[in-house]
Amino acid sequence: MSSKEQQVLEDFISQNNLKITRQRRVVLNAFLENEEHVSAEDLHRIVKEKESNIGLATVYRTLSLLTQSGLAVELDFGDGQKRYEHNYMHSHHDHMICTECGKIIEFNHPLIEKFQEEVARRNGFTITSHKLDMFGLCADCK
Amino acid sequence: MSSKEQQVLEDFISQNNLKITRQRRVVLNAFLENEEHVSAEDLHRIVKEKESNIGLATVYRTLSLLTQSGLAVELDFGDGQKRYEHNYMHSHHDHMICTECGKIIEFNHPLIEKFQEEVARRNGFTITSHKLDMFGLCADCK
DNA sequence: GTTAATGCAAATGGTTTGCAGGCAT
DNA sequence: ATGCCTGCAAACCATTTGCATTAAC
Repeated sequence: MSSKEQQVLEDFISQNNLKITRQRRVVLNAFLENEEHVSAEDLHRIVKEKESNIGLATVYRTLSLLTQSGLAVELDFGDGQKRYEHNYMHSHHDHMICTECGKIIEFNHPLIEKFQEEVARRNGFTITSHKLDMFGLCADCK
Repeated sequence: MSSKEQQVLEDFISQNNLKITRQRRVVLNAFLENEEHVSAEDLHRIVKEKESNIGLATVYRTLSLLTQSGLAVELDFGDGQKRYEHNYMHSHHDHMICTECGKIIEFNHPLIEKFQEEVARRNGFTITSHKLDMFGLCADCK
């Protein structure tokens, strides 16, 4: 399997004099094949089903590579562990997090973005990134 | 000194069969007198200038009390440590965080709030809380 | 063959907890 | 006197790092 994502990772790896290893392929594929917004431990659990002795440290190190190469984005919902979401050809969006079942709904509202820019400009502030998280109950949980 | 905030804390304390101690007063006052958005270590440093052997654990425990009693709000900007901001008679707002100097500008934009509600409704989602953080450079740092 | 990557275990750093003595009620 | 609170040190837990070995190049 040689997805576009695999190409992106391999390009990044060769541009930095790094090496393509079996473990990195396994972690990347597990990341791509599974649901968005996994934590490192989630991925480690998934990956160990195929390849029993991949270390947690390797998963962390690979996630860091995926983040640097632009394939993944680190999310922090303030619950003490980071999640990673897919980022390849995946445009900016914000999150609604169901505090009951953990479901994450992505959304984007162009006017919200526009007003953010406006508030920033009014304060002489230059935005480099932003995040909007809404916590509450999804339709299934209320 | 017997501010309204002190009253709020003491009410909370007596309603829960807890005790008013010298340390709790010192931490509360340091929290109130100092700039918003302190971390626990910040507060501990400040507090130790007045009262040299207050333990960090006490600061954490008191901050937890302040949060439960509604005087403080926990913030997590994803940099690995929590900050606490004043909450007494302090209405909802979001944050712009300067990644150069650490300055935090608070803002509120009613239309942003309104569109958040709209997006949530459209997805059958009920918001219980939300946060919007914008990272970038403040006017002084660009 | 050289150099980077791995797995493991130990280290880190912010936060929390257990405990014996101390203080508010 | 009772029982919450304190300071200290140890425990926690997600993440990172050091190191000897293994694998990519």
